[in-house]
Amino acid sequence: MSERVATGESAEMYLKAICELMTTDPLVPISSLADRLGISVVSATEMVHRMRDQDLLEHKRYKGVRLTEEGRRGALDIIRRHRLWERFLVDKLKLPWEVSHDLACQLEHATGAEVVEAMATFLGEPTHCPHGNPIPTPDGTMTFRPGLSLETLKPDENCIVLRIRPETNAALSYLASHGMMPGVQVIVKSINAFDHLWTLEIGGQEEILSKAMVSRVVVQLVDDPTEDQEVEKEHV
Amino acid sequence: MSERVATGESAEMYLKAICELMTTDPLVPISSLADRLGISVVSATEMVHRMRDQDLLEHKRYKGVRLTEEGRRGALDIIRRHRLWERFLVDKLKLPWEVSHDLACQLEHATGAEVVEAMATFLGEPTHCPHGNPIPTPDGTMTFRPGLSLETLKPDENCIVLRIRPETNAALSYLASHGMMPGVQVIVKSINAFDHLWTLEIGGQEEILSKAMVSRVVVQLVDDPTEDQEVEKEHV
DNA sequence: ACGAGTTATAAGGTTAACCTTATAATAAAT
DNA sequence: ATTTATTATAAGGTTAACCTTATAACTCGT
Ligand SMILES: [Mn+2]
Ligand SMILES: [Mn+2]
Ligand SMILES: [Mn+2]
Ligand SMILES: [Mn+2]
Repeated sequence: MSERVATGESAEMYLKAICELMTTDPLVPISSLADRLGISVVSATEMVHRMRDQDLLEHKRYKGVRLTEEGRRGALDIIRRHRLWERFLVDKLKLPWEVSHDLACQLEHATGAEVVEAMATFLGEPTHCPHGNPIPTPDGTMTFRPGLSLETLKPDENCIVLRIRPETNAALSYLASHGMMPGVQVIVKSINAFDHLWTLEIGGQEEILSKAMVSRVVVQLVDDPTEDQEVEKEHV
Repeated sequence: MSERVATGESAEMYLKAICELMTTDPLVPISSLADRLGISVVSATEMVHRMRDQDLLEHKRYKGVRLTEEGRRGALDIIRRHRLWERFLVDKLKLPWEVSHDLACQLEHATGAEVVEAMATFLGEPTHCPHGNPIPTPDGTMTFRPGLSLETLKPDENCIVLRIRPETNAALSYLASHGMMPGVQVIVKSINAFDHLWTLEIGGQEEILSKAMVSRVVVQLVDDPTEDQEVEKEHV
């Protein structure tokens, strides 16, 4: 992941946020960015200008921002650090799934390439974070496991949770408390069109979630529910 | 180690520096503090006032500063975090001895009590950092292994290195390059009184070090050199 | 083609940590 | 007791990141 490109914790958080928002929107409105980072639009605009001057991003006026190649590499670098720390906190320190995200958000800014790469080796070069999201490689590649949003499913459909996205502490905690985590089997029981409530069977337990929460879950379909997870039968 | 007492990375570094300097001097002159932290005396004075207002330290005018009980606990908390991270970096990530200090100096500010205590458990509750210095306990105790400064020894005396102190990256790197590290056997060959150069046998190799460097090494005497380290023969 | 709503900029403030230069107060040594 | 060196304070600056309020520019749906 070479040398540190962005200076300061703030810039790193901007890079990460933009990168994540770009998966939805190729051109990220500064308002979304400000919203995500919990700062004012004016402040976000100032920061965007500073980062534009450093060639970390492009800004199309009245449209939004897009990372440059340099910005993209910086963003993936930070995301790699973040997700490796999450793995460490969960796998080695046995800290809870939901808190690992926020703790990693501190650590990600305090570690250079040497430590991160040593961490990756120590952890056995993991490919995904505890929430199912891919860990970018040192050369700047990030490949998502193909999947579809749980909100596209219909009643009686059966699936396995791949990942939660985007990751925020609040959402992770909430979903975790309902048993929703990668690897768990989910069956759609019913969908209420009026108040957008989904009744799901999550790992055998019946749970009710809002459409907003359901939309953050990416899953992999299981063709026949009676056939006991054919998808998982890949020879190791 | 309870709740975070100092706010900001800077205050944490001040606490740590004062605590370390207090082992030499019960009342630390602000000039020493400024020197150690590499900032101006005026800036250090400003910061000292801010910290005095937070009851982290007392300041005797024209004499120096001393940590309050609150400040002492904060300092030991940070030193604990620092030394546990050093152990992790060296033991688990196999990073070099000399660099671990600086890397830990970043990480120490990015970790709360939950992570640190989980780390301590993960590492098997180590009692000393890789440089031989004691790791404070969560309840705020720090006990040094009894030893004497290498500079108090006379020619032909034989000893085992206990620790390097104070820890700075430059000194650690330099000493490491001469084979000087905890556990190594050192024999004083000769001392040149004019230019204060010490000729030592460090782990079998003959090396020359300045008095300034020699004074940073704390050792444990080996009574009879021919008796092949009686001190090490403690039954495990 | 216009007006409502979004987006950008201008202007002025705040805070924490730093800086330098200059002056005042005090301690220590002669 | 006076000089010298150390220590403290005063005054004024800088930088990065934030803030609010107000105004200007633009987009888009009708
Ligand atoms: Mn972060
Ligand atoms: Mn994650
Ligand atoms: Mn530090
Ligand atoms: Mn150490």
